[in-house]
Amino acid sequence: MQQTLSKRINELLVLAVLDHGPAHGYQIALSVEERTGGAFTFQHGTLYPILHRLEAEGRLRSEWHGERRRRKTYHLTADGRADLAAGAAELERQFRALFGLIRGTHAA
Amino acid sequence: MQQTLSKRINELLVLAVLDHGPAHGYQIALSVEERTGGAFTFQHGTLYPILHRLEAEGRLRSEWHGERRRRKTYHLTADGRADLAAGAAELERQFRALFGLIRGTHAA
DNA sequence: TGTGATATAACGGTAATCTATATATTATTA
DNA sequence: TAATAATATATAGATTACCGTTATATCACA
Repeated sequence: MQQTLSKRINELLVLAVLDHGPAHGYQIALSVEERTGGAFTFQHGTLYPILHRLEAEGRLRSEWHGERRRRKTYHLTADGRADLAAGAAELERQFRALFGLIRGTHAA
Repeated sequence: MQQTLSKRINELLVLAVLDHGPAHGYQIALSVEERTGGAFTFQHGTLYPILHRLEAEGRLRSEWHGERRRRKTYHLTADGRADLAAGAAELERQFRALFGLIRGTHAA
């Protein structure tokens, strides 16, 4: 089964935010919305499973912080950083292809 | 339920191909692959339901051709053409936002 | 004290794609 | 000529991913 583009984009949004520095889940959701001018948002029912999956696959690591108020801070691993670079390049290739098709010469 | 980006992109691929001229399903799949340099492909189990949905929603129309060898040729409606233009603009906005985030100033 | 914001987690429903299968014609090649 | 591959459409069934919701808990503010 090949993964969908949406799934890949959601992963890259998370990885890209964490490339700016460690953050916990709630912060990541806010950052994605702020830094994309609202073009992308995460429902928390969407974000947390993604974080868990990325950590299970070794692209993120996390530590718990706070004695009473629990916060799990995520940061990129070397694998995560490499995956972000590869994913961004691949995605850019796809976008050029897509917009090339859309903007291509029209029949009459 | 908000639709995923993948679904929207798949729709736009179909609409964009048909903006170059009418085509039947099998041709659309080949065109998408050729015109995107292989960056996008359609499984036929994915494509045909999309064509049926777009036609049911009035963004495409079709006619049957051929007596023995059956071919259903699709063409854009005015709605489909307008949707393609709107979708392309919205998608471009999202991509600029995504790449802005990825390429933004890094911590450290 | 209660409401809203902060914070994480997981269940269940829905929707979309993929895999596979079915059917049929046409072209190629062994 | 027989088999195979390409052309062509359609759909059922399995998988998967997202979203809505609920649960739990802390903190700030009125």
